[in-house]
Amino acid sequence: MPDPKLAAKQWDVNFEEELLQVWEREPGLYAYNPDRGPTYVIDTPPPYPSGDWHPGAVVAYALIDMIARSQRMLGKAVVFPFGLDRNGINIERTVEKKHGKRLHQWDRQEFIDKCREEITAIGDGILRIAKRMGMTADFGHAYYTDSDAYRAFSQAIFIDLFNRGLFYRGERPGFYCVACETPLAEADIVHEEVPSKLAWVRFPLTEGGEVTIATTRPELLPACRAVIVHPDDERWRGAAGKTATVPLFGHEVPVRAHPEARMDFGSGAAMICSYGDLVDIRLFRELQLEPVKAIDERGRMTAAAGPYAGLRVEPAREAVLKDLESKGALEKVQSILHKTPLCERSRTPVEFLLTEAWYLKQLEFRPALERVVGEMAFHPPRHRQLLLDWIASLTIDWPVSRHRYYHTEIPLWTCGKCKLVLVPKPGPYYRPWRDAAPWEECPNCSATEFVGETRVFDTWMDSSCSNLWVTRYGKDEAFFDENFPTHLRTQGREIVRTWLYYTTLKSWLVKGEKPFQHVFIHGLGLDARGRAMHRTTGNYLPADPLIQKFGADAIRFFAASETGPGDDYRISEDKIGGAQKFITKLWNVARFISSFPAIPAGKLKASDEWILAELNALIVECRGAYEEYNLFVPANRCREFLWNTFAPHYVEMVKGRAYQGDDGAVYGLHATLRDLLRLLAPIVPFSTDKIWREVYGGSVHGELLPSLRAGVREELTKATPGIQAFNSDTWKRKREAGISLGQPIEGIAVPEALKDFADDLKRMHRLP
RNA sequence: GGGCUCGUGGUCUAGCGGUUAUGACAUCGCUCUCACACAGCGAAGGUCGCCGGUUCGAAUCCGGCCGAGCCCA
Repeated sequence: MPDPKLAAKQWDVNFEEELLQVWEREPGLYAYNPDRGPTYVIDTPPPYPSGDWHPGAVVAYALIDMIARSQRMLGKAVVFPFGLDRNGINIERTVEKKHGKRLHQWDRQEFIDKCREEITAIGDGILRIAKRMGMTADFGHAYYTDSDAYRAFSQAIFIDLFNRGLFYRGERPGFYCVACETPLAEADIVHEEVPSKLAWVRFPLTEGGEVTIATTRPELLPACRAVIVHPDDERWRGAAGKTATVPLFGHEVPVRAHPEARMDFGSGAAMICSYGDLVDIRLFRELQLEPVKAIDERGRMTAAAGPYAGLRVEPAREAVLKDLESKGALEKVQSILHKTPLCERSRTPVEFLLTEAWYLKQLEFRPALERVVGEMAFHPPRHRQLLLDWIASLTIDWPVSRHRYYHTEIPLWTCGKCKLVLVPKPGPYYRPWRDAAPWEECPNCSATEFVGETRVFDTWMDSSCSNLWVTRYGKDEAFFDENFPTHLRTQGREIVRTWLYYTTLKSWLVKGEKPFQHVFIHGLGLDARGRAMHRTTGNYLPADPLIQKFGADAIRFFAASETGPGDDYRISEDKIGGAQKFITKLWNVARFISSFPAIPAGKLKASDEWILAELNALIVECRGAYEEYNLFVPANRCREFLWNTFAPHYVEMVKGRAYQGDDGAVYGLHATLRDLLRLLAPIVPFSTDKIWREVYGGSVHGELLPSLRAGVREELTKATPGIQAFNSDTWKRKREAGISLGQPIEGIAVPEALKDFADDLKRMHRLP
């Protein structure tokens, strides 16, 4: 056997590190180059830096990179930005915990400095892993949402929308997290089954008798303003219309019949308080009740709670229950599982408080947004519904103000005298809590004192501008016009209701158009048993050791081949190990082929044309799949082709000829390898490039995806099952006869249907 | 309670009106056959969630039910 050009006996994970350095020295390979073809912008999710990067996210970004690479190889000039979303409560909580000091106890500037220090340290970890995974994003121009430039950009868009009257200030009951001390939007809330106590509390009726209400929030008794029962509820038919006295607090409230009361929950009677949940809010409005603020922004009971004032919610609840018990007003306490709204970040139960906030109008735009969503192509299409469902379920406008520090400041000042709200010109980065107002005097009353807004934006206000940022909105009009709506948004299913929704809303408000032509939605990374992976659950597989053990290519191949587009994927070491075997197989086939010269063409025999026909079919399928962002099909089809057709059948059939220097066989081997490498390059960029460089020179990543080879008789693929069956049968008969595969065997004839392949088949099996 | 999505061997998956139901990982047995033992060959493993219907014929179409996940009440 001649010496193979691929010297190494097997694929080595360490080759990946070497290739990273090679790529580093060839920056033109992946850079945006408008001469290459039509510009193609991908809006990728800016990850939020945390301790270490969740393996599910690493896999997801690998998928996104495969899309970028495949579009590049389809001839697009790909703009593949990378950002880090560094604003937000996560890093604030990290700093709070580290120093044991709550946000509002800090000097604001000092706190901001600490956050910046901390986030910078962890952000670099993500960049390192992203590069190690072979991502080809434009790291040189990575954007940070907490940079002055990005915040100014976000503020400028706010100012524009503000001047168009799309924001308003409102004092209304809304979601509030007492741990984060800030109002929340609907998207910040998760619902979970939490073990709770359902208290049955007796309310005496003025007219005699009593009504027993069931509640999980007895501490809200002081804020109770009504009791409702269902009109059809036989149990409480007599109570409706009467007056009840609230135990412990003594005030009288009306008992009303209302369809909102759930007959099948608890006693069937419910108290209406300001505010326990959304139903309370709705009924207070409907029944025109006067709200009472029983809990304050720090999560403590107010003076309205009388003797319980100053207690936190939990202890207050216990105290109230104890007192109800001793007064004989407590009928019973049931343990139940109760769907409870929690703050997504702190996992604290959400309170409903009357607070002042800035709102962005959204409810009135729902029909338009639904239309816009209908105009975007979703991959997979079924995931469009996630966004439509979310839009349909919105009930309040978007509260965008937060009482936090490490976020983008709301760029507003208020006149100290006439209280007029003043908005500056878009452009600079404004910090109204510490900067002087950019005016000499109030345009309304000529006063010279201004009060800066101290609140900041919900972080989604910033990230919902990412598509405008990467298409250079307001900075490069020509580029923006060409690339908005942006070609592709890639993201996970879990942030459809936040990132995708808010981006759609913002873009529609800013440009009156859909933000994207295509939306690619991937599934969630779960553990091997299908559960979400959390550090706290003990099923967390850190990404770093996985990469060290299996390499980026194995993880990437796993990511592509494991599940179909949009489905969740279970991350298991077994499966990643299986992917690694595929790379070994590819390496070994390539190593064998590399021992023959790479010739431009040859005189084809039937077997050679047959494999080229199979190859054509593979190319059609893979190109089509890449065009619709499907990585699953190329990964699995290539594996199947290589492992079940090319290596065991074609390679074995033509080996003899190849050793004799037959140019048809040698050409068939090399043509197939070259195309296979290019088809696989987006998915396993390391191994394909290593092979390409050593066998053909240059980089496979400078190539385009292969095109159909003309002049090949497609009908030859019909012979494939016959060839496979004949070979399999011959192997089996040798084995049954105790003849080793290298030895001749008598009594086997090549079937008539395969007569074109007879020479190769006879040589392969040593038939007479 | 409502909506959406999904339901094929242990796990993932192909098939989408007629196949002995595909392949991969895992399991078991045999074999170093000159690219590869990180391999090859072979075996075991499935009532295609359940029940009806349409059809000569259903994993595949229709209806109902059950289960899972997500979202909303």
